[in-house]
Amino acid sequence: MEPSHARPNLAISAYQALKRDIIRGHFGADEKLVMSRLKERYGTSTGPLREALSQLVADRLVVAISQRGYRVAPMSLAELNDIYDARAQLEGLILRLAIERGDDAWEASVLASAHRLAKITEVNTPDDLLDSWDQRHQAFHTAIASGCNSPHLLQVRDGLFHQVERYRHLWLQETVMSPAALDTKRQEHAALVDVIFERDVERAGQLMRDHLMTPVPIITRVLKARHIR
Amino acid sequence: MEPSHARPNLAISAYQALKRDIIRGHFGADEKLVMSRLKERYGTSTGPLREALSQLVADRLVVAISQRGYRVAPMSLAELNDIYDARAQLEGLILRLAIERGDDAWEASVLASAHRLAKITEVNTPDDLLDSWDQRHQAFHTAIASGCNSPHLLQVRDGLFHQVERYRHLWLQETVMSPAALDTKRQEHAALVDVIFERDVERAGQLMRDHLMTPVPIITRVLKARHIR
DNA sequence: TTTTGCAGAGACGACGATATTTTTAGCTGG
DNA sequence: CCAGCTAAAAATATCGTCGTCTCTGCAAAA
Repeated sequence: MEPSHARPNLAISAYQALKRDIIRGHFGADEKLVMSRLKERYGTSTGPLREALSQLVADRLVVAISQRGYRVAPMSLAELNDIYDARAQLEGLILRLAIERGDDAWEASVLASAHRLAKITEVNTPDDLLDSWDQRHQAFHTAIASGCNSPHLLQVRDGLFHQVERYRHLWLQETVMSPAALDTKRQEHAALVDVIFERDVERAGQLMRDHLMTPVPIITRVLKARHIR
Repeated sequence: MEPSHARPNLAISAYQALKRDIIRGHFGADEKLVMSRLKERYGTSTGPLREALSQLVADRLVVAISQRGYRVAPMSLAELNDIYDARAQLEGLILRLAIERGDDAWEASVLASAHRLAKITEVNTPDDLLDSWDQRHQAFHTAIASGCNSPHLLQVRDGLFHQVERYRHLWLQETVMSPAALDTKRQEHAALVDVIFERDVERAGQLMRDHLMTPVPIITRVLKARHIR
C-alpha cells in the first residue's frame, strides 16, 4: 500500500508555487496575475493555473474579478492590524482551552519544542539561523496550540496564519537575529512556558497576546515606507 | 458606469450550485463526484467544474485525491462534535469582544434584530415559518457578532458556519416549529440579550455556548440513525 | 493469489468565442 | 488652433469546450 499519494498533479504544484511567490513578494499586492506570464513562469497551461488560482481565492490571497482575471489581494494597515488582532485573540482562546484540556503528552511536547527552540547553535549563515529559528518558533507555538484538541480550531488558526504570512515575511526580512534579540525572545518564551505550566490562564493569555502583537509596529513601519496605507 | 458586474462566470455559479447541493444533501457524504454526472447536472464542461471543486476543497466540503477525482467530504460524529465545540468557543470569544468593543449602533442593531426574530407572525406554511425564522435567527446572531469589529474573526466565523451547514441542515429538517418550541427559543434569546446589555461577559459567554450546542444531541441521533459514526 | 487487459474517468493542452482594455480617429467647445 | 472628450476599432486577455493522453479500477484468466 502506498503510504500517501506522492504524485501531486500540476494544479497542486502550481498552487504551492504561486502561494509561495505571493507570500515572498514576487507578486506584489494588487498586481494583476496575467495568465500568459504565469504560464511561462510555471510551465503549465491555463487549466491547472485556474484551479490553483481558485484555491488561492478561497485562501484570500488572490481576488477574482469575473471576466477580468485575477489580482493579488491588496494589503493595508487596516488588514495588518485586524489580522494580527484576530490571531492574538484566537491564540489566546486556544491557549486557554489547551491549558484546560491538555494532557501530559501535550506538556511533554511543549517542553520539548521549547527546548529545541532555545538551543539553536549549529548554524552556518545568518540566513540559516533565521530560517531554522523561525521553523522551530512555529513548531513551538503549534505544539502549544495543539493542546486545545480541536482540529477545527487548529484549522482556523492555520488559515489565519497563511493569510498573515505575507505581512510576516516583511517582518522576517527586517529582523536581525542578534544574540541580544535572540535572548530577549528566549526569555519571552520561557516566561510563557512558565505560566502555562502554572496553569495560569489569565496571565498566559495576556502574555500570548502581547507576544503575538510584537511584530506589528515593525511591519507598520515597513508598510508606511512603501506608501501602503 | 455599469451598476455592478452582475454576471458571474460559470465557475462561480457552478460553485454556488454545487455547494448548495452538498449542503442540502443531494450529494451525500463520501459520494464520488463524477465529472460526467456533474457536467450534465450543471450544464458546463470540466473546466469551470474543476475550478468550483477546487474552491470547495478549500472550504473543506470536498476532498480531492490526485489522479482520482473528487469526493464529498466525509461526515462523522467526531467532526460534528468538534465543529460545534469550535464554533461555540469562537462565538464566545467574539461575543466577549463585542461586549467590550460594541458601540451604541451595535446595541441598536442587536435590539432590532432580536425584535424581528421575536415577532414572526405573517407566515403561510410551516416551511415558510421555518425558513424565515432561520433567516432572522442567523441575522440576530450575526448582528451580535458584528460588534467585535474584526472582519477577520467574522470571516473565520463564516467559514466554520459554512462547514457546519451540512450538519445544521439535518437539524432543520428534524425541527418542528411548534408554538411551544418557538417560545422556548424566544426566551433563550431574550435572556441572551439581557446579559449582553448588562455587559456580563462571563454569563453571556456561558449562555451563548450552551445555546449553540443545543442542536448537537438531535443531530447525533439523526447521524446514528443513518449509521454514521 | 497474482497478472493482464479493457473500459472508464481524470488531467492537461490547444483552439475558438466572448469580454475587456487600449489605441486612435473624429468631434466639440473654448 | 489646441485641449479635452467621445466613440469606434484594434489588440489583448479571459472564458469555456473539446480532443488526446495517461492513469485508475475492475474483471477475467492463468
